[in-house]
This record gives sequence, structure tokens and C-alpha cells, in this order.
Amino acid sequence: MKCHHHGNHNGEFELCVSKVPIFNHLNQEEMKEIASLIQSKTFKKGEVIFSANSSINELFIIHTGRVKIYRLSESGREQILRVLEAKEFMGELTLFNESLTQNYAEATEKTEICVIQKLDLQKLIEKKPSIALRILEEFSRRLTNADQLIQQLGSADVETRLASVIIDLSNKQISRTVTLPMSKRDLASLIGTTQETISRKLSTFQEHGWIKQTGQRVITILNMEQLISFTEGKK
Amino acid sequence: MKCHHHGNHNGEFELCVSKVPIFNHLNQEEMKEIASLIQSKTFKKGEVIFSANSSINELFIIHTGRVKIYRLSESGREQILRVLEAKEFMGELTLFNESLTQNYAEATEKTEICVIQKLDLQKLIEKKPSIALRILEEFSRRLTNADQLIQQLGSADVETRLASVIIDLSNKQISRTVTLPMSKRDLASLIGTTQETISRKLSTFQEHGWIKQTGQRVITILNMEQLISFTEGKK
DNA sequence: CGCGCTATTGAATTGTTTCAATTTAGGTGG
DNA sequence: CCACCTAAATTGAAACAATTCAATAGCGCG
Repeated sequence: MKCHHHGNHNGEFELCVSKVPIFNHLNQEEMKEIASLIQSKTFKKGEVIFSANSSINELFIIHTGRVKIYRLSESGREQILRVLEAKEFMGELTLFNESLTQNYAEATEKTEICVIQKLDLQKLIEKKPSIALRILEEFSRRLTNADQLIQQLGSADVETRLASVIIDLSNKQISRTVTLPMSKRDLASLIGTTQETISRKLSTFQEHGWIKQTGQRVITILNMEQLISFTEGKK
Repeated sequence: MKCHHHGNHNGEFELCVSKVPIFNHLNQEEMKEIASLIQSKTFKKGEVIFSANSSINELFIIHTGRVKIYRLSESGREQILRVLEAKEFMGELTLFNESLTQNYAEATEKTEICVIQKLDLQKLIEKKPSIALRILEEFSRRLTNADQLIQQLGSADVETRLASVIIDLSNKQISRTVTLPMSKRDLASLIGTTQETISRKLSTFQEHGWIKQTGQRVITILNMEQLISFTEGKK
């Protein structure tokens, strides 16, 4: 695990602190104090940020880039749990739960991360309980997303799950032309299938004229209604 | 939705408050105050406590009994997300996330619930931020459980998932003779399969002499090593 | 511009579901 | 406490969706 420690030119850290939802409601003074506690690290695509069976003593806040959080089953199969982007944080589970993590975190592209020590964060929360409320909001959101994924993995077929992620991405990117935030292999891992199956299903969607694929990561939705109808029960 | 409102003989509510992890660290005075804000409701087996597409304005704390939290897909398939027991709470998602819930909650046996209004709880948290920390701990635990379920649903076959829940129950109940906390139909819904498949797999386990089934809900583990080996990659 | 990683396609196999028919368990009321 | 009756669970056989392995194609990074 290679990582590059930057010097202490605080402007950068303040930027990081002032943007993230868990801190951005605080005043200038308070944010400056937090910025002084923060370290910056950079990870290259493919670098592992933390691994299963380790105890994590810091909170990682993503400044730029993307990180996939996943688990490995004993048979070696990777299951992505979520993909984190700028302003989101990770390492939180061992903050309130002393045990070892079972998750892996890996940068899927060049990623800059702000790091704050667990103990420093705990002191901050004691001083400013509003931070805990922000974390609660984020946990709520994650739990809702996890519940959604559980439902899909447990009771929808691959076609439906695939249509569902495409629609979600289209809503998030506010466009009918969607850029996948990850490789198709990772997309397969997220929705609990294989890259081959994803490939086949997307080809089927395209043959029917519901989507158009451009390059490896761009999908244009041509028939939104059809995709939505998948998520609303099978014909 | 029938429910029986009890009178205000506070002893009962104090019992409820003094036992649940989110409040039991407070002092006698504080717990008494909280008890005064609580209402009690009783649900019969099969009664729905809340439904999807409703906004929930209270936190429900289970006093006795069991509640399944689930979603319905548009095709009508039920996916259980988790089963809550005494001392656990529900309704929390709309507390920190103003949107409508997509979950259903249904009592799977006679269940007594303590109800506290969202607004009252928010005031309590402001006064005693330590409550928020307790909720964070519980959210952490739930997120970890959800992640576990996602991994299993996404990358393990039914045999493995089934072996896994049996082992988990055995650990939780600290016994090799496990009593299922739900019907096999619900167990199927939890691990994303059908009651028929569960039935077949358990029969296979029994034929091999790895378990013994007694009645509808009791399973005795005869060969723990074999079950564990399922969760550690396929033979 | 070329190499390597990513994606595609084919064909055989497998695990799981579905639907329908029985059997069994266990709570309820007499 | 026993017999009943309903809900729960089991079993069979056919149909299907998805995976696996292997071989090929193609995008895009350096």
C-alpha cells in the first residue's frame, strides 16, 4: 500500500473539510481546527486503502476519485457493497463498533483522501454533537441503499437489477446518456452477477432498441418506459 | 390495524425504557422522563405495524415479541430485510431522512411495542446527545448485518446461505440445537429463496447426517464442521 | 501505435424455481 | 386431553435463468 503524504499547506484540507456534509455546517473557526487534524493521502487506481481483518483507526473522507467497498467470499468471489465518491466517508464502522472490519476498500481511479484519526473525531463529536447527527443521516441513507440492494439481490432477476441500476444512474446524472462510474466487471460484482451475463443482457437491451452502447462505459437510454417496466414486475 | 392502548401505569414503560440500549445508560430521573413520553401498543401475529409509502412519525421499540421488516417487489415477492426482537427499534429511517419508507413491518407473533413520537425523541437527543451515539452504534451493527446479507445474496449459493444462518443462530443461541425465530417460509424470504428449496436443502443436510430436524422449527446440528466448510468455499 | 485489460460471444451444464399434489405439524375448540 | 382443521412444510418433475469455461474481439492507456 503506497501512499503519498502531502505537506501542511492547509488550504487544501480546508477545502476538503468545508465541502463534506459531516462538517460543512460548522463555522469557519471550527472548520479550521478540524483542518489542522487532517492528513492527505493519494491512492492510484487499483491500490487497496484498507483490507478485511484489520482494525481501522481513522475516518477516510474522499476528496476526489472513487473507492469501491467490497467483500471477498472464501471462494474468492468479490461482492461490491457500495461505491463511494467525493465527499463520502469510509472506515466508519469500526468507529462505533470496536470489531475488525470485513470489508475491503480499493481506489478504482486516482483518489485523494483526507484522513482523520478516530480519537480526534471522537473528541470533535463530544464537542460538537451535531457532527453525530450528520453521520446518522449518512448512515440512514446507506442503510436505505443497502436495503434496496438486498431486495434486488434477493428477489429480482438479473435483467431487472440491471435495468434498475441504469435508471438510478440516469436519475443521478440527470441525463438519458449515462456514464458508468465503474467497469462492467465491477457493475457485475455490484449487482451479484458475472461480466458475461451483463454483456449478454445489455446486448439484448440494445437489440430490442431500448438502449445504445457507446465505447465501454457509455449507455444511452432510448426507451425509458421499457426499462422502467422491468422494475415494475415481469410481463 | 387493530391496537390496544394501555393506561398510564408507568411501571411498564419504565421497564421498557430501562432495558433498551439506546436509553439504559441514562440515570433514573431521565428514564422516568422518557417513560412519561411513551405509549404502549400490542399487535397480534400477522398484524402490520407500518407499510411502505407512509411517513413514520414515531420510533417503535419492541418490548416483547418479534417483527419482520420486509419489502415487496412490484411482482409481489416479499424480501425480508431483518427480523427485530426485544429491545430493538424501528421507524428510525424517517427520523434522519425525511422521505417515505419503502419497508413494511409486521408482527410475526404477539408483540408489545413502546412508541415514542419523533419530535419527542428529537428533543431528547438535543438534551442528551449520548442517545445519538447509541443509535449510531445500532446503525453500525445493522449496516454490518446488511453488508453480510448483500455478500451472501450476491455471491453464495442457497446451500451456503442456509448453512450460514444456521451457524449464526447456533452462535446467537449458544447451542447446537437451534430454534428458528421464524417460519421456514420467512427464512426462505430472508435468504432470498423459496420454501421448497429450503425444504429440499434441509432434507439433504439431514440425509447426510449433518443436522436433525425436530418439528417445524427445531434443528440440531450434528456436524458443525461440515456446515462451516460450506461457508468456507465449495468442495 | 501496440499491448494489455476489458468486454463479447458460444455452447454445455448446473442450480434454482415453478406449479401441483401430498403430507405433516401444531394450535384451537370441544 | 384428544380430534380436528388449517397453515406449514415436503416432494416430484419439468422448465428456466444464469454460470462456467474457453475462445475471440476491441477499446483505450501509455
